[in-house]
Amino acid sequence: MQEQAAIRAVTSIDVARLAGVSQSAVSRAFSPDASISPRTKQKVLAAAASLGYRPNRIPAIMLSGRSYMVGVVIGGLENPFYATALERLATALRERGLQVLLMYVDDALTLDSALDQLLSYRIDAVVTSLAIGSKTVARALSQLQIPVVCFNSSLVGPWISTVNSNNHGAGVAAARLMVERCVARPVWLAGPGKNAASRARGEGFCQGLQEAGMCMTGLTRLRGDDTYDSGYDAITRLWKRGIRPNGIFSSNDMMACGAIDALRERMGLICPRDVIILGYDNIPQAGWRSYDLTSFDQHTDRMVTGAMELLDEALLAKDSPLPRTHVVDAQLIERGSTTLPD
Amino acid sequence: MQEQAAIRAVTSIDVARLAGVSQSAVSRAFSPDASISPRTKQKVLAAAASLGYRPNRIPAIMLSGRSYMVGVVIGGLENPFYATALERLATALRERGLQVLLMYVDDALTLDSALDQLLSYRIDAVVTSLAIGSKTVARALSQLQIPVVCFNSSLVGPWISTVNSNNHGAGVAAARLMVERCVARPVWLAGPGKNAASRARGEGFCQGLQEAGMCMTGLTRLRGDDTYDSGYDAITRLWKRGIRPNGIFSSNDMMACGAIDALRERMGLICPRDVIILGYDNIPQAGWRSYDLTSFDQHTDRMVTGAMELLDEALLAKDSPLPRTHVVDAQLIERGSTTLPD
DNA sequence: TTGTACGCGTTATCAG
DNA sequence: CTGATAACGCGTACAA
Repeated sequence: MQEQAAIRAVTSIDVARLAGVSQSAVSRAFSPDASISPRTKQKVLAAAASLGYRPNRIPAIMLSGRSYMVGVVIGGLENPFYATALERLATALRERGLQVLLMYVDDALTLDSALDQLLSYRIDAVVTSLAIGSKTVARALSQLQIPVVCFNSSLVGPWISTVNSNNHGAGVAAARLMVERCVARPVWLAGPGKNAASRARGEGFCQGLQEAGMCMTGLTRLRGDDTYDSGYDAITRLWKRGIRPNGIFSSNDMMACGAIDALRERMGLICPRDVIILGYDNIPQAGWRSYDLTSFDQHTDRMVTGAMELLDEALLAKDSPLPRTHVVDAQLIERGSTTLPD
Repeated sequence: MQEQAAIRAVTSIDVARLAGVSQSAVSRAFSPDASISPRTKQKVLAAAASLGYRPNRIPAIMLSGRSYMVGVVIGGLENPFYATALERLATALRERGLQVLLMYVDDALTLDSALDQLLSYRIDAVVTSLAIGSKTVARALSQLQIPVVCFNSSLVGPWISTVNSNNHGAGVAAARLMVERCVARPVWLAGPGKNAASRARGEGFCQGLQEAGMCMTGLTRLRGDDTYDSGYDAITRLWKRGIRPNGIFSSNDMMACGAIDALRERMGLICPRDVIILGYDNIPQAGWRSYDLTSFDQHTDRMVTGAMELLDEALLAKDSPLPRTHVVDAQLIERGSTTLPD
């Protein structure tokens, strides 16, 4: 925070003076559908250009109560999936004339003070892809009294809408594929317990296996933290326990990549010859030749579109908008990691 | 853009009324070093809490001319390096009490209108990691009349400061390592021509090879666009030309990963047995076991710290600040892709 | 220490 | 179509 001798910016008054018109005329020249004669508009625009004037939106925020800024709360950018999500989100918001006030959050701890700062800028809404879903966070978000749109979260409460990937359905589909491939020793590689999406994927997977008549005692459950290393380590633990899996469903692609490498280096198991693997997110690395990983694509585009619809709806609502949920089916992208051996 | 029945927010007037004090007292209660009695402050804070009042920074922007928002212009988030850079940048800015107004830019074309929108929010400065460096962009940024801090760009002009990785030095170091490993058929895998950082790396590499007495006719140059696929394709072209390299320096890690996979799949060349490879950026995937890629780490932390220093300096300057440049040495992280065969 | 009054730059309203 | 005027919510001299 520095003190600064603010260089006085060019104002509409300056332009008005130069153009020989009133301040209102200047305002009208920059308002899309204001009633102004072409000649006046021309004069104003010329004067504005010569002075380097740009309309200042700050006073407009005071008057309208709308800042056209949306707080985007995000974390885990080291996961390419979230990086892509942010990219799409930022683009979609800009296309709607909304600015992105970014709040990067490592852990839930910093969230509270972060939100406070955001709020003082009078953002119109919050969009978040935070995977965490504690009651505390939900309450904090509800208290903002502005629309909140979540990605893949289990947060519920007034003002909060959600766009979810069909995590449960994808889990079931993964189970069916395992059964079809005659996987006798399946493994579920879970993400952090507080990640609602991961839980739903795991539940769907179990349900799918059970529906196929598989006994749950045959299912090995491992836990990671959504990182490559944690996937590698989880498989290493399996190796030490002397378990050789022949089918793995990983809660995300990064862990799946770690698993593939550990299977090869630790156990000498080659994918898909000895073990088939499915991931989630369809990150670019899943398509890299060394991994060639079958994965569920969340269709980030559709999820972002869904989020924008929920956002529009919430912004139009006069009062606390109805909490709504939008579910997008994930699409199985089959690659080499689940190819049947000849 | 929606019309909205703005729910009138709680203002300092409301708090003042409830607390039975003046509006200025409320203002003082929220100003760190204002002269106010503990008792009054207490009363105000209690009233504020009960009403859910939060100071509104928007009017403060009008009064001070400072918004404490910084425009962050970034692109290429599909490259984990930029995702990390954004993460660090956002964190560093927040620690300084600066908000991030994010502008995601795919190509230079959208930059102009994007900057216009940012400017109307009266941002205090711009930080950008755009790899492009055209004169047009430089002029556009200079015209903003606010401090601009660039990452790895060759942009020069009034108001513009730059933090660069020592791209040229790293190129020289890469060449030395090649020579040391007796690489007879080196390959330079360049990024897009308009990427100044890539050019500097290539120039350093050539210079280093020449200094070691190598004839430049022995150097094969390939061009990619910084993506995995372009690295894969470049090596495929090499294969079709019947060239078998034994040392590759890639302008970034993603292309290097593509190269490693193409070398194996197309030519049956194994790294480092048949060919050694160096990348740049030290992205997480460089450490993944399937690639195990030696890479130059740009020390994003130090670059961000450097950027913050330049930013502070520029914000303190009363007038157009002096253009400055800060260079951070890259660190060679040696992994398996350059290990000497036994 | 506290309250009053003014101003920041723009848009909306109203009269001309 | 155009110009004058009020109003947005807060910070800050100034007076008490």
